[in-house]
Amino acid sequence: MIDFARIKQLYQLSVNLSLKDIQVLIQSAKSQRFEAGAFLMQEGSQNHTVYFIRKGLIRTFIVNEKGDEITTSLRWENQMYANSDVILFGQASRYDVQALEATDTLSLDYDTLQSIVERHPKLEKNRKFILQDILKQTIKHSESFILYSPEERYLNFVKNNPEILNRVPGKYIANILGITPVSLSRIRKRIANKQQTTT
Amino acid sequence: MIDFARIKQLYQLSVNLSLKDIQVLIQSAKSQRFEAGAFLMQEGSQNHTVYFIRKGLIRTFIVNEKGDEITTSLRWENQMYANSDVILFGQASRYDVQALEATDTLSLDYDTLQSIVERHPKLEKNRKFILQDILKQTIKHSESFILYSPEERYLNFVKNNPEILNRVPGKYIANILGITPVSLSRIRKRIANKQQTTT
DNA sequence: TCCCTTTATTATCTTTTGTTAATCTCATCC
DNA sequence: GGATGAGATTAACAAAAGATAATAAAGGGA
Repeated sequence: MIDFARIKQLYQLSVNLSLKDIQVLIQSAKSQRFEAGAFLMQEGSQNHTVYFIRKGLIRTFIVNEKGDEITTSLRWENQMYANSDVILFGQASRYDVQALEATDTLSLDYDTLQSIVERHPKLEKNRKFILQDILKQTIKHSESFILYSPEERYLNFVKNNPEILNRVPGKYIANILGITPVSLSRIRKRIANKQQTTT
Repeated sequence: MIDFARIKQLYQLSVNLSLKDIQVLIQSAKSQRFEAGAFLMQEGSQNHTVYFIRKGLIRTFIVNEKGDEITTSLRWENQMYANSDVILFGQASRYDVQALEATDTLSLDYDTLQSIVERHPKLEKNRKFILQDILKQTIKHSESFILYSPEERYLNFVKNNPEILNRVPGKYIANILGITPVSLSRIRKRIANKQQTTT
C-alpha cells in the first residue's frame, strides 16, 4: 500500500525523483517517532541512520569538558539529519541528538541507502544534490563567523529562520551563533533600543 | 606523451583512480601557472574552473562594505579550489582568488569535469570523495567557532597547519580564525607568556 | 647595501563578551 | 491557584576583542 504522505515528504528530498525511485526508497525506509525529550542517538554511538524529518524538531549537542551542553545544530521539517562523526569521519559520535518536540521521521541505514543508490544509478544525482545542499549550508554558516559580528549573525538568523525562533529556547540559538545566552540577551536589547531610536 | 609528474599529482586526488581514469582526466586538464600576486579569478566572475594546486599557495578574499579585504580561505599543494559562489550557488563570485606564491595548477572546467564523470561512472566515486572531503573540512571549520575560543582556534590551526604558518602573513590567518590581526598578535603574546611561566 | 613597503607589535581607549549570580517571567503540573 | 522549574533578563565585574594610531621589525627590490 502506498502512503501518499510519505511520498510527498520524500519527494522534497530533491526535484527529479521518479515515482519508481521513490518506491524503492519508501520500501526500505522505516517510520520512527520520537517524543519530546527522547534521544535519536547518544554520545558514543555508531548509529549510521539517516533521518528525514517529516514533522518536529531536533537538536544536536556536544558536552564539553566543563560539562556544558553546546548545541551545534537544529533541524526541522523536511530536513535531513545524519551524524557526521559516524558517517563522514568514521568515529563514534561526539554528539547527542535529541527531539525537542514530538518528531516523526523516516529513517534508513546509511549503508542500505548506499547500496540502494548503487543499484539505482539515477538516485546518484540525488545523493549529490543532498551532499551539495548540506555543503552549501555549512559553507554559509562557516563564512558567517568570518564576515559578520555576533549581532549581524543574529539578525541574519532571524531573517532566515523566522519560523524557528519561537519553537526553540534562545540559549540553543546562542550556541549556534557562537555566543553565550547572556550575550544573546544583551544583543536583543541593543537591537530593540536601536529600533526605538529609529522609530 | 604521459607526464608522470601530472599523474602523481592527480593521483593524490583520491585513492582508487585507475590509470585509465587518470588518462581521461589528464587529457582534458590544462596546466596553468600564476605568478605571485596574480589573480586566478576576480570578484564578479562566472569562472567555472576547478583548480588542482600542484605547487604554490592561493588565498580567497572578499572585500566588505568598508573596503577591507577579508581572507576566507587558503589552499596549497595537493588541494583543490573551486569557487563555491559560481559552482554551488550559481551566482557571480563575491571572491577574488589570488596566488600568494608562484603557483602551478592543473585546471579543468567544471562542466567538462561533469561530463567526463558522467561518461566514466567510475569517476563518480571520486567526485563523491572530493565533495565529502570538502564537507569534512568545512564542518570542522564551522564547528571550531562554536566549540573553541579564538585562542584555542589559533592553537588548533598551528597544530594542524604548521607548514603554512611561515608561508602566509598572519593577518590572513587572523581573518580565517574570525579575529583581527591585532587580536592575533595579542593572543600570540599571551601564549608566549603562559609558556614562559610553565617553563 | 640601503630604501621602501608591507607586516607585526605595542599602546590607548572603547565596546563587547564571558562569568557568575540574582531576579524576573512564564508555562506546567499537582 | 500555588508551587516548581526552566528559561530569559539584568547586574556587576573581569577579561578579551575591536578600532585607531604609532612604532618596530622584516622582507623585497633597485
